[in-house]
Amino acid sequence: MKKSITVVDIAREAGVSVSTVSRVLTGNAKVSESKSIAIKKIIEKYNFHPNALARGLINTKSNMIGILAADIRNPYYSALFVSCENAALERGYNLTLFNSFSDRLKEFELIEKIAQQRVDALILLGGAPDDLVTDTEFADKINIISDSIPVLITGRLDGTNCTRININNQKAMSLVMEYISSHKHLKKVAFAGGSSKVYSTSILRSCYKNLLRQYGLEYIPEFDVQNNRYDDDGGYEAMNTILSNNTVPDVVIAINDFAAVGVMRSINEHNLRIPDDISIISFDDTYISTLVTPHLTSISYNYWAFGETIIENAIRLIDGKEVPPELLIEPKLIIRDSCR
Amino acid sequence: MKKSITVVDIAREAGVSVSTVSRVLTGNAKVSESKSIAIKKIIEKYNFHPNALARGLINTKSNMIGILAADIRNPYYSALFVSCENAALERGYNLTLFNSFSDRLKEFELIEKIAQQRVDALILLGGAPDDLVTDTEFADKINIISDSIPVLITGRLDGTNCTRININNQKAMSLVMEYISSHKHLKKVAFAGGSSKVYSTSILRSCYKNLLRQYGLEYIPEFDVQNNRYDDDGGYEAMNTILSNNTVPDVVIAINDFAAVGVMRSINEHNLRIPDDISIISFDDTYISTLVTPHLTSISYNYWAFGETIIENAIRLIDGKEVPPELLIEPKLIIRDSCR
DNA sequence: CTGAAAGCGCTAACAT
DNA sequence: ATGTTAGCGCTTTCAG
Repeated sequence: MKKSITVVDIAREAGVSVSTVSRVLTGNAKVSESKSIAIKKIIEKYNFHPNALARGLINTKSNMIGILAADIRNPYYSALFVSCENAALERGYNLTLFNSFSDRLKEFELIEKIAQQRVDALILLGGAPDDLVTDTEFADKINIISDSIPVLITGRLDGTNCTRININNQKAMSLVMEYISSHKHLKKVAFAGGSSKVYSTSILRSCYKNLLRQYGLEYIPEFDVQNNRYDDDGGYEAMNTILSNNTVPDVVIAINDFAAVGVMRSINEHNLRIPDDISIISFDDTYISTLVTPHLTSISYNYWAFGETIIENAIRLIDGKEVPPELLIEPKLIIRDSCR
Repeated sequence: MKKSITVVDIAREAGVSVSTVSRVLTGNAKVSESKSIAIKKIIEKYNFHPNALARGLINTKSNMIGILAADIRNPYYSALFVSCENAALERGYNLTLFNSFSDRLKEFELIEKIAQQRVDALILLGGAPDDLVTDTEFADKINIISDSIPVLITGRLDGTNCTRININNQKAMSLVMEYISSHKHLKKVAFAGGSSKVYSTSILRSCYKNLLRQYGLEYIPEFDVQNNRYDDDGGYEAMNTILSNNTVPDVVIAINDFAAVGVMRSINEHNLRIPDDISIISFDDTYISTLVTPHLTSISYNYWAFGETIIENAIRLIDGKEVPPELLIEPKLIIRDSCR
């Protein structure tokens, strides 16, 4: 491990002062053509890169954005992270990623850690901001952090002034219901999985009930199974519950792709066919939706634009610009093979 | 955004010098009980945290480890990342993550960027080090980087002295073959997917051939389909090719879980049953293996230990300690329902 | 045990 | 256009 070379070394070899070197590095001031070229050559020669720490120290800016995600192993978050990364890189920012696994203690701990790292902004992807009713202790913590850096979240965090970037869930459910109602044979509509304590899910569920009425479809309580789960086994259980009734639904809305997979398993085990006997629509449109057979008709979010919106606004905030309190990501329905 | 408070502020309020404050911060020297308590109280009061940038600048150490992964959306990498994160956090390090999507240009660019960020070590998860024959230009680049920080990789990078952490692929394939040979009805063994240009795959494939012979099983060239792919459609195509022959294999080894899903799709479409007609064994044991029905019998790696080994050795290297040139992660076979 | 002071590598006034 | 200098916030000799 050899000692890394500094502006002083470059300056000495070029026979100029450090500030001249700094000037060609930043491009913030004029430097004579000849010196500039000479300096660049030496920089090249030694593969020199200015120390980001020193730079960060001087303008109290690290060019790092901290991301605290619920779980990067979930394709929803990894898709979002990747698009954030892309947007950040394009704008000269790096990302440092942490996972809370939705463990409140870990969230507190990591937020502390990230703030200490002197990131320029903090982004919370899921976790505590997913709660329908805000953990006030958590909100307090965020309020302390957001005194020094902007904090952006997906979800809500009442009592804070975090910028919220959310999926337009109303729109998402309307898309689903519009599609269902346009298929006259789809009468009995079930909804499987999710938790009433989760903000986005609660929106989805209330829209589900309202729209059902609006489209003249019956709301059947037995077909609305809320079991606090978002995984395949949760979908499986929910569907088993639904199918334990006397009647079979025409279509089931699964809270996400994972739940949809479980729903499919249950349907198959009941010797029913998809989509001939039961249609399925899911949320999130992760790669899971095309991994299964039949491919899932699913609500998609344009993760690309989603991440870009998050990062773009994080940087606006870093730069001291104004940003609306909430930004909505418009969903669309991707029609595949799971609906008849 | 209020100006963040510094050691100077703390020192002033405590009526001591900054060095005393620094001493209680680092714990590297004795401070009188009374002053120490007073200082800690003030630190607490203001929720003060030393600026990581300034700290990093002074000991030329950022406590950040850079990870360049091929694609975090792949469950193999996200599982690995999460375990790396856990191990790093436990040891006082943070991770900064980048994705190359196995694009060579992007890899060059990002490596540059990471090095500039003054990470204490660089970890390459897949990408260029996956190549069976090393890209010498890439190796050159890595050699420059590894002059200043340790570089660890999964895979190989000939002509560099990177520490390699790899899965024991020989062992992995023996486990598979041992299992197959212990089932007397499993005679015709197919292998689907993967690329001969990938280091790990080439090991797997040569072991497949050797062990077949060793166990007295026939190597059938038509059953060995190499198509440079690692996704479900790749598995699907490979299996279609295999099934285009006159005979049907008893068991197919899929290069990973994704390929296995495609293999299953193909088998189903041929109206064959799993595992009654054809058994399947896959590599990687990601969550995909329990998402599908039947659950996949799969080679698993203990991602937890995998990540821990990577980080542990990265830190050993950072601390100037010796580390063996290659470390092997021992696989095991998780038996589920895809084999008869 | 404590304080003064130097300096990590860089940038941005401030001179010239 | 270029050099000199003063820090950014912290740790660490070096004195005392």
